[in-house]
Amino acid sequence: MPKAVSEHKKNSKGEKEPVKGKVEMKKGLLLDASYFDDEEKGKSIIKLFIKIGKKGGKKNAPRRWFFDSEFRPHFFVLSGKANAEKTIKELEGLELGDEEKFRIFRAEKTSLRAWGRNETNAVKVSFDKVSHLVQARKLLKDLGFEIFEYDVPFGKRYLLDKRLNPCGFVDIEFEPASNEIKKITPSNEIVEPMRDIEAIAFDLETYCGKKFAIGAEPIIMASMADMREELGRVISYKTKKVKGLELVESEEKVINEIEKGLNEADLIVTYNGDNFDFHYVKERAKKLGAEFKINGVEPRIIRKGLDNAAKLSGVQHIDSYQIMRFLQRTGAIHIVKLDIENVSEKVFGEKKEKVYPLELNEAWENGKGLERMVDYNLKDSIVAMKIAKEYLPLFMEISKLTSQTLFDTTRSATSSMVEDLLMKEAHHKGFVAPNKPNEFEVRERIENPIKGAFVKEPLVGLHENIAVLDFASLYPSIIVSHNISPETLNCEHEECKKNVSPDGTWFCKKEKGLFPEVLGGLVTERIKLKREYGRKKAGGEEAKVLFSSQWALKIVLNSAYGYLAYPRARWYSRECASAITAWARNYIHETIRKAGEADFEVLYTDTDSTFLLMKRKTKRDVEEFVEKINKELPGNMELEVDGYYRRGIFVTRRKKEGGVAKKRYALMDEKGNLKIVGFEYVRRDWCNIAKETQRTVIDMVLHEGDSSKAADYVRKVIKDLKSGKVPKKELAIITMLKRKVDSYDAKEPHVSAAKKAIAQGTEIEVGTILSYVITKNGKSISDRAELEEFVEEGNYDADYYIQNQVLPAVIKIMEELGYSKEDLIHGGKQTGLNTWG
DNA sequence: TAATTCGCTAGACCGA
DNA sequence: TCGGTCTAGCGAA
Repeated sequence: MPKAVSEHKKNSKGEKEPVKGKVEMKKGLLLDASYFDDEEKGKSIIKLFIKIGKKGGKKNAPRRWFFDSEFRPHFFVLSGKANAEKTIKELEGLELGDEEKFRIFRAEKTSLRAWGRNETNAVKVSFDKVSHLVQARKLLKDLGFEIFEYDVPFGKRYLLDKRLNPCGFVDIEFEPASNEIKKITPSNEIVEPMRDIEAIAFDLETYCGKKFAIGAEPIIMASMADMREELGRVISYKTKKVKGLELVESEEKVINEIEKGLNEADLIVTYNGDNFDFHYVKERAKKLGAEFKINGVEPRIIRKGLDNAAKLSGVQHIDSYQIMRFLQRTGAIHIVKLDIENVSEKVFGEKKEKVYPLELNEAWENGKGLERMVDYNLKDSIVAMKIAKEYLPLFMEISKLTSQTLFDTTRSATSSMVEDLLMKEAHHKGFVAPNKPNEFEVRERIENPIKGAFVKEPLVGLHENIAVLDFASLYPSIIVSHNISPETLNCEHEECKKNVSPDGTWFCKKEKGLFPEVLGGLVTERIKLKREYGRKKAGGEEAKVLFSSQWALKIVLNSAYGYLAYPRARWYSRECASAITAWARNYIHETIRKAGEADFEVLYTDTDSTFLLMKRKTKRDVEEFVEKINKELPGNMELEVDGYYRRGIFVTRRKKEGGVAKKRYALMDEKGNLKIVGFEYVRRDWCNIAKETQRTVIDMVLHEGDSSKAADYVRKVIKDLKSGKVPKKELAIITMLKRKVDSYDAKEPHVSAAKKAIAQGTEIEVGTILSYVITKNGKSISDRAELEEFVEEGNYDADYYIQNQVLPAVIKIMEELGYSKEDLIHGGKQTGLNTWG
């Protein structure tokens, strides 16, 4: 590999000799961190991929690998009761390894403390090679040493320890001859993607033949789009010459062109490139005896949990589909199916036509409709690029917080974001991180769930003038205000016992814990950012960065409680998580009590929000009440007015023992906007016609208080259904297939529909979003379920849709207005009932 | 395997 | 034909 490194001279201890040549200083954009094994020296060496240039440089700014051969892979050993020096002696005396013998490179005393122990001076044990570390961790464990942080990948270790921010600027001092890093520090300058980063998106179209395997059929078209979205290219071969299409000789040449284009980029963007495009082009290149290398190396398809990920060397692969999945998980977007057409429409408001594989085949073979295909192929790249551009600032901020590469942050779970941040800050606080739990511990944790939030049963019916109050970031603010952290739990100081949770655990008041320290910093920073954002004009580049920064903080803050209660977390703490929810329940109960004292009627509460009936009270009264509560709250806890609503409805439960349904209600604000919560309308597993009917009924009832109009509307929908003319699109029920079809115990409609489709040759795997219709053909509901695509228009069971979809969706609302099911089906009279008198 | 618990509801199945 | 129990999915916070 990099021959530059071998120019170093070593002294007898294998350490590098003082630099004689001059040291250069440069600013650059850090893209990737990794390592390689230098066999000659028997060392694992850190390498960083950096784009040189003060402001990231122009298009062809030089990008280079830099090396840090001083930084050693390491973990920590607890010295136990014996002192650190003795442990060090023992460790240094060890001869390790099976075939190839090796010794520890260095063992040194630190001032770090192991988690949950009083013993300080954990010993840092370094190795020449990562492979030595891997062997040693087992051997040392067997010898009875307690070891920590032994499973942190080397590149990640480097970023965390040096507190670098990938996809951010760094200042480097290095030897120009060897690119050896003498010093590297993060730089605060803001990265502006359009100016500082070169990104290119690409997308492949492949021939749809008999074989389905990756790489089995040829690539027939490929597109690329840059960040400005204007320089789009579409390349094909052996087909008609049309506008916007570049023709080359062969498939191999198409691959060459993509390779050439992509090698200009710092970031390569795809839509589902993790599972498809990179793997495909790699396989095709292999078949054709061609090369496909990015930055000199073939893409690697690695496993990330249950998913694949296409990893490049140095250059960062951003899969926009992974970005969308992350946004979906964190609740930032709500899109039924994350295909590129849906995303284009829902995120950017741009309709994108779907083209089917067979159309593509035909267009390519005989030129029919080829222009459409060219446009379709290019749009795929453009949309992928748009997503990346839109959300890159968010992930760059997350990278800054967690010191992880963009490749990792765009594919991370929120738990790993929290954990990476804690790993980074733990050493600062003088702690070695705790280890991940073993499977036994994980199971034990799962079997002991933590009691969660309190939800009050609401007052049923229609209500007017509602004030909604909210605790701002309830769980994080409890953590900070009560200093909740695994290491502050049940401390020895007598006076700290006053900081006792309703759960009986108490938390130290003398020393700030890791969680409150880190989260407190984030809360303060977020308030500052939000204030600054408010002052900036919307739409500008700066505003976008500010918004993304506070958003990144919000994501991490909101995940902190979940992390403490997450069975696989290093810093899992049942006591902490339990204390947080106990305090939260207490605060909401206190709010209810005090609201009663202040003569408000409490309509409903859930976790952190309180609904008050204002009756004759004014907004001023509500605000005074909030102020009073805030005076009594500790630390940075704060109750806020979320909003005022003119009308609202709560309904009884449909099943079981009755009672009023929690987590379902509809509100109308002062401007007449509806807020529908928990009802079928917001659920994807109900058909459109039921959802739309429900929304219309809620709208009519809350706006006009006119129940007879609503009843008429329902009757009309029933009539339409009976006529058999409702399009199947309105009848489709959408559900995700969460496991393999054979592994279900219960026979359910979506599983049954999936099985039938599979029998007809459709490819359906775990995670597929199924859209099915209940047809006329069969006995049970499951028997009658068929995937939408196989159902002919008009073939639907009207009775099912009336009885099991539309009526259930509206009946509980209509009942509040005095209607029965029969009234709606048979047109019972009930006229002119005006709810609002 | 990939943050948590609380809560609602459907549909299959079983026994009376 | 009913009510209870079970599995399953999804939303609220």
